[in-house]
Amino acid sequence: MTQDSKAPTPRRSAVTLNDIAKAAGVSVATASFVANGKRDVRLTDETRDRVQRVIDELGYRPNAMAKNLVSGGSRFIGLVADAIATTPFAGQIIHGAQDEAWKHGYVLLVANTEGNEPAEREAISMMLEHQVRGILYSTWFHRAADVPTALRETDFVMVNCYSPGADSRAVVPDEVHGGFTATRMLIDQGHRRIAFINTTSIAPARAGRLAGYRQALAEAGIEFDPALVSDAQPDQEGGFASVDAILSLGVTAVFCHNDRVAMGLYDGVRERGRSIPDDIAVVGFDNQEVISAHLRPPLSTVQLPHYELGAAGVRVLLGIDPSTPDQLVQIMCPPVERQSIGAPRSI
Amino acid sequence: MTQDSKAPTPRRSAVTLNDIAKAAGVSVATASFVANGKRDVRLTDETRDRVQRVIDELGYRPNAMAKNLVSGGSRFIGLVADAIATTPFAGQIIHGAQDEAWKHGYVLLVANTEGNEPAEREAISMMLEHQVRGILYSTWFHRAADVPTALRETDFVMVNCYSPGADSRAVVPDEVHGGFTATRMLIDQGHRRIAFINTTSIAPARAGRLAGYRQALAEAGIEFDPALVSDAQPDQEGGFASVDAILSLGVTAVFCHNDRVAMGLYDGVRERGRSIPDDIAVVGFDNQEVISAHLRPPLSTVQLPHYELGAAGVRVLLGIDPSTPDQLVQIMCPPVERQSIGAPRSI
DNA sequence: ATGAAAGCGCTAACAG
DNA sequence: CTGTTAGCGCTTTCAT
Repeated sequence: MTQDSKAPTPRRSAVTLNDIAKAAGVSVATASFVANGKRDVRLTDETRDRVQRVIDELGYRPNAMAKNLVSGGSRFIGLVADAIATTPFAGQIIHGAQDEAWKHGYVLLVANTEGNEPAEREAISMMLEHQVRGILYSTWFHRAADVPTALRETDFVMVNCYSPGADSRAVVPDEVHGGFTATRMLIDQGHRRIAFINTTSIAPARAGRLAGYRQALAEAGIEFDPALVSDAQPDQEGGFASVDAILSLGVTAVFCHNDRVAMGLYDGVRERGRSIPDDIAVVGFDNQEVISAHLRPPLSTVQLPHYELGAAGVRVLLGIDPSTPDQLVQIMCPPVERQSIGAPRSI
Repeated sequence: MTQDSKAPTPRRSAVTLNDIAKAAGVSVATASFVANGKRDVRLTDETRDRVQRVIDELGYRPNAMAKNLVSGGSRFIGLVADAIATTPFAGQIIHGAQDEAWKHGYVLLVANTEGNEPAEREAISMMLEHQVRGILYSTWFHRAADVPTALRETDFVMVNCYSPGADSRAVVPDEVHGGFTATRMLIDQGHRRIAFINTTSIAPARAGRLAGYRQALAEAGIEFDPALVSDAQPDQEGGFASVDAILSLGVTAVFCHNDRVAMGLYDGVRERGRSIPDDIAVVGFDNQEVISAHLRPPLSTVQLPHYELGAAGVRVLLGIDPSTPDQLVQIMCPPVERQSIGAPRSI
């Protein structure tokens, strides 16, 4: 962050409390009282009205800087993200955080760091200097992350990431339950032989969703068959490349690591002359709407709760949602039913 | 925005300039000088070092609130968006704005309004109270928009929207040139009979891209044939629904209003047993990467420059990029070549 | 019922 | 070379 040499144009709000006081013929103290609607102070209705009228006429706006200075704190919550751009997801985290912050009278200060350490330090520093109430540290995909030391100078919560044993609060998606839900959607329609295209990337999503898959199988009394799970590159290309393997498994349904993989799978399945959901049912993960809602047929999937992650983040930051250090708060991944799941052929 | 009754936890930065001064045995003024690295003030190196050491040891952090109060301005730039969530695009605008703001020592204050008027007023109000340097007012798709009156209390620029005759500065994508570029990509490969699936939605994108299409045709000496342009719902479904019509046109290439339409078209074309780009070339618009980069074949398209829109927005706000009221600054939409365009069959 | 005054943390003259 | 002082706009006792 290079400070430009030229100072910011002084935009002093033309009218101050002092102006109001003068114009209304009262003291600043009195002006302050009515400006803040302090009802516990005794003022004549006459005075109150007169001052209020002046406030309206002059278009007075309180100076937040001054208020914050005297109160010693601010109404800011910082959000540092490692990749606002790379994905549609980060936007949802911001959105959720912003809505929830707003609800409690706070404003979001955002900083993008692109995973760049110095940028990150500077961002946190700047937030600290602005006396933020606390900081949300977020990543665009669920993963373990280190806690930048500067963060410890204020309250903070990790969002969509966590740091084991670092005495930090974190809110993350419940991958296990998500995997469970996806698999259940298939089982509920009568499927018993279900393939799982997992990801080659090493991340909580990989282990978690697999665990959920196995859990759902177990609960339904279906024996786990390792031959049915494979790893693929977590995108369309990975899904497409898996088609033949999947089709040769004699399976009636597939659980795809994410919607993009499902999209690739759709292509391949169609090319082999098979149809979804009649020949094979598929369920995705993420609920990346631009894709899932518009595939043919629309893809049933499980939602990665980014909005909720952001919102829950500020809630635990503000102490509204309880949470203790090193205990992850897990956010559910709800099912999104569309049309890619039917009953298995044989039924 | 409901202010919680409980005040924000006072997070006064433990150590102030005063503390530094006391600890170093100098006056606050001196402390201030070295803290700000003012080189034009003459201090003994000894003093400077001593104070600096104290600053480091105590972990002093300047209080931005106080600085801003005295300077009468702040280092904030506000960004109000009508839909951070609905689309991956808004994220890019934020990203661009944040990067550029940061570059000039400014910080982004973001507010999402979901198109809700009261929320919008409150957001602007809050920004004004924080003495923002200015406000970026942005929309998630390019359109005309009214200027909220409160905006006029500060510098502002419209981003991805504009308000004709409202004495406002605006930065928008150059739709005409974008349409021109897309069409040119096709023409350059030898196509002469090119269909255009436009959108049913009324927006600058519709008229602009059509104009660009015609312009490219004209420039290449190809006569415009109204029969080749149609309107479709601007998504996968719209594209898919257009397939038969397009295929019956005897055309060798199609320009789709956006990538989603192209995706729908891909599906239909494949179903009819035709192939892209061999039987028909296609070009999209937007460069929505999750889709365009992963279609089979990857889609050649034209990029909607959201990042640049955000960045340019702060540049005109800060007066770095010149701009006069009511003169739109147009941002180019660059071509993104992938593999959906080949030479026409007959050549 | 209202006003005077102190002070939040910092900067910028102006003295010495 | 360095310290004193006067605010920035606002809140909040404490007097009156």
